[in-house]
Amino acid sequence: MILPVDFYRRPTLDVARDLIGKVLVYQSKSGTTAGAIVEVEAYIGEDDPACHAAPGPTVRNAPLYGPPGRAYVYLNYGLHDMMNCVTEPEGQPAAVLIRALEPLEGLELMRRRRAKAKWRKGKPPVPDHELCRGPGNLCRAMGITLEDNKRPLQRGPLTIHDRGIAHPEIIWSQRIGIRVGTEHHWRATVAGHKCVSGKAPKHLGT
DNA sequence: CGTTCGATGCACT
DNA sequence: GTGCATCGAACGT
Repeated sequence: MILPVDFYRRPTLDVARDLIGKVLVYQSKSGTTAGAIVEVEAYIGEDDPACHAAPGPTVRNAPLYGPPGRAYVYLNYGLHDMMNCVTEPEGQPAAVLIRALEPLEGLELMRRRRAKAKWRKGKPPVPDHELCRGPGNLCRAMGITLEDNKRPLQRGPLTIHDRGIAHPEIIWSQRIGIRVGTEHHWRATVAGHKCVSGKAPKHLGT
């Protein structure tokens, strides 16, 4: 079942939590890829200094102020596309950044796409659990680009589905890779999952 | 282990 | 001109 707009028109932390275990699907000319979401971060409002809405409305962050249930894709460090889901009622700028997936379908296509990166030339193939590890890597593996910015997530090529995957153990920890707003624990990860990026947040049992 | 740093494009001031 | 919601390699301890 494809997640409806109402799923996204809710408090961003609830959406972030509920996106864990949902399946991101991208249908491209070269084939379909899909992966289960295992890591997300919430960016909430103009008062969140790490949120792109912090400076107020601009050309770039316009999608954050638009309707929920759409993609907000932007280019970071001139190299990496980042994919977010816009949340909250329209006019309240907030989004959930998709940071990592467990690859489910189209792994061969993912490997080919990852291998195309200049810094990957002449290196061994990317291991399966690293194909979609990290926001930049995941977009490259899935084929998500700036072209997908503002796209509704209820119809192709970019959709998010509930396939009934349950992840009882979710850990909330500090967002990573940012220089401000680190006080908020707005990063949700599946406990102990191999595909989660960065240092594994600590959890009971390991 | 840890930290530093280059690649690379564009919105923003 | 500055500074990134990164990645991965190259160093230092």
